[in-house]
Amino acid sequence: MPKPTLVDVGREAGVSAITVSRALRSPEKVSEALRAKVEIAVKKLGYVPNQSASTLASNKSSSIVVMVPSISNNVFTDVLGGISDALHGSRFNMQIGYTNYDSQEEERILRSFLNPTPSGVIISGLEQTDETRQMLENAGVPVVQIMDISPKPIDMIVGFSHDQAAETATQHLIDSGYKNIGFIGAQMDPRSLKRLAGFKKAIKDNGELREQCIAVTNEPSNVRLGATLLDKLTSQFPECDAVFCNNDDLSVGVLFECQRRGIKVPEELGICGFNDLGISSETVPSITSVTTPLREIGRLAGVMVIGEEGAPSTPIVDLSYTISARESTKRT
Amino acid sequence: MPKPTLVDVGREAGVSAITVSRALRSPEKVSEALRAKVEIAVKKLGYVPNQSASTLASNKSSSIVVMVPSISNNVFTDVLGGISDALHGSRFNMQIGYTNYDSQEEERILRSFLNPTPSGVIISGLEQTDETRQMLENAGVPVVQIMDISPKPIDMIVGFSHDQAAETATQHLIDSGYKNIGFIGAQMDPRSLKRLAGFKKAIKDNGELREQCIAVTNEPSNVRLGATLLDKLTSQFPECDAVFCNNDDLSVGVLFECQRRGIKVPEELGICGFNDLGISSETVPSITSVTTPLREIGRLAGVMVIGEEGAPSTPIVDLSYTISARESTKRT
DNA sequence: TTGCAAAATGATTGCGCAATCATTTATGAT
DNA sequence: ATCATAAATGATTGCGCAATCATTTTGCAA
Repeated sequence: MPKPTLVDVGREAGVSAITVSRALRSPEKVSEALRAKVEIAVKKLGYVPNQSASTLASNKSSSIVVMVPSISNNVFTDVLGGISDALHGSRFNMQIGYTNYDSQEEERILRSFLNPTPSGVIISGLEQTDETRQMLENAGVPVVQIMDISPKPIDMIVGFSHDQAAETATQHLIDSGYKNIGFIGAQMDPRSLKRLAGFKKAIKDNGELREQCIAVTNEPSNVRLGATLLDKLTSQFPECDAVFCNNDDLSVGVLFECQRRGIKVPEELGICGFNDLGISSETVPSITSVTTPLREIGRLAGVMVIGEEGAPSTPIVDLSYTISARESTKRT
Repeated sequence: MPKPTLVDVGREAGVSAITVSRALRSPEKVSEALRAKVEIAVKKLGYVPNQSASTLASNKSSSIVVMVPSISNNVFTDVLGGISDALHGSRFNMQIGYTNYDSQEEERILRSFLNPTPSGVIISGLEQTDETRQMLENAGVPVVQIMDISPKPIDMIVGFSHDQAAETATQHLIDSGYKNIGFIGAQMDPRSLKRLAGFKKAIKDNGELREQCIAVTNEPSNVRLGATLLDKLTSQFPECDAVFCNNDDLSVGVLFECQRRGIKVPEELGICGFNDLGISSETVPSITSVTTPLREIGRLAGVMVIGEEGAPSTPIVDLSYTISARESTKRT
């Protein structure tokens, strides 16, 4: 037997096809008795809606478009997991676009994803091109920006302040007694630059900021790069006694390089990472990191974009962060 | 102006709509002059095909369905990256399903993804239910199984032998002089069980296999679990002088636990991991691992499923593996 | 040149659904 | 009881494309 259509379900339930359609997609508009009849008929026939037909007729798809910079960065796989959780069981599916940290590419991909109009958009960061913002506003769908925080989102936003997180983390290093703190960063996207700004602020508030305490690169982050950048940092800033790293890949790489070079952590060098991706708590010594609510950001963004109950009442959600102080900054 | 349709392009090019359709999706069936005219008109109007309409009319979507067990396991993010590379620039897009290591869930998801019929399916492993295999055969689309190898794939397959890889790795430990080798495993999916079988074979071929040399769990793998399982292993198998780990999370966790307990690696304990996920080469000491061509598996699967030029001529592709011998097994 | 197969192009139709507008039925105020 | 209004349900139509079949043009052997 061929796949049942709305007409088949309608015949089974003794109503018209369009009524079945309504019973399924806006149940509050039909009577309770009808809704029940339709439900039984749907179950009996094993009816599954045809997304393409629905999309074609309404010019609106059931996809939630998710734009992230990279698939291989664990930060975003955590976020995607949260979104996936939120969408699970709903009638929405996820359409993922990888921008490769490029606003122009983001615009290009988003343009193709906006036809037909999706049911919602989740997009990383605040740095969309003017055209992208324009497109999103014109689309007339819910938009949730994630990973950062701003008083003026395109529509909704859920994230935390990277400036503040980095400032707090740097202050933790200062409070731990470190005097010459360096910054190591890779993949310097806008959020990383904010972390650098927060770092600088904390340093300036407690003394003098010297340019040589910063070692960054635009290469994608990985563990080895942590070692490379530590080399760079210690050669240009020999008195360095602590480093704040852009992310956990780098902090782990720094720790390993210290082990290779016989630098004692935390006595001779304090280390703090960012995002607390799971390995930081396991290394020997364990590494202090900024714990960020990645999965929860994804989950909330998902809930907000589909307007499910349980969604926050405000369009701006700051989920904050915590400093997980561990052995790598525990100077006794 | 509204979005241009095939009719608009046809008017612009002075031909009928259906001819434009043909010029775009099977250019070999139209004359060269026509193809050129259509191309110009498409560019001029900025025509973008409407996927929904195409899918509805043909009952066939332009999606490549990809079924993987988990999103958070880096093994699969690497594979997905490879598939993404292969599909980039083609007219196909990726639709990802997460089975959570459950064949029934896989069957359920795949059933929903098979309507409308996708252009191809990439699916992890060999352990599909009978119903799943049946569905895939009936669908009449290219199917590529990945991550494992078998002489009798559903359609095509690209991967490597987990038995052999584990056997070779275990033999490497034996050849390095270790006498009492243990096995540590988490997330014991079918491929992990094959690795265990390969391990057992190597041990038996060189002496006696004792049950207490195996410590496994079905929990999802993570670094901490490596430590937990090492504890279990050393308590039930105190004479253990080397461990082969199911994957790199565990081997890294084992190394860290050794550092905590003051066990010297590689002298007192040799360690070998699996998949070589990037951190193994960076730890101190660096950890021996089985390097597997994850990204290439994904890329080839993508090329094979869309039948692009450059695809292998045989439906069975064994990409093999290499043992990356590092400090963690270098007993002098 | 003629004839005929093959190649190229066109006309019609329907995929399954939801937007729109039309109609019927229920509700409630007077 | 009457009417106005709202709620519930139905009929028609078109979204943009490709399958199918029909027609025209081309190539080329005899």
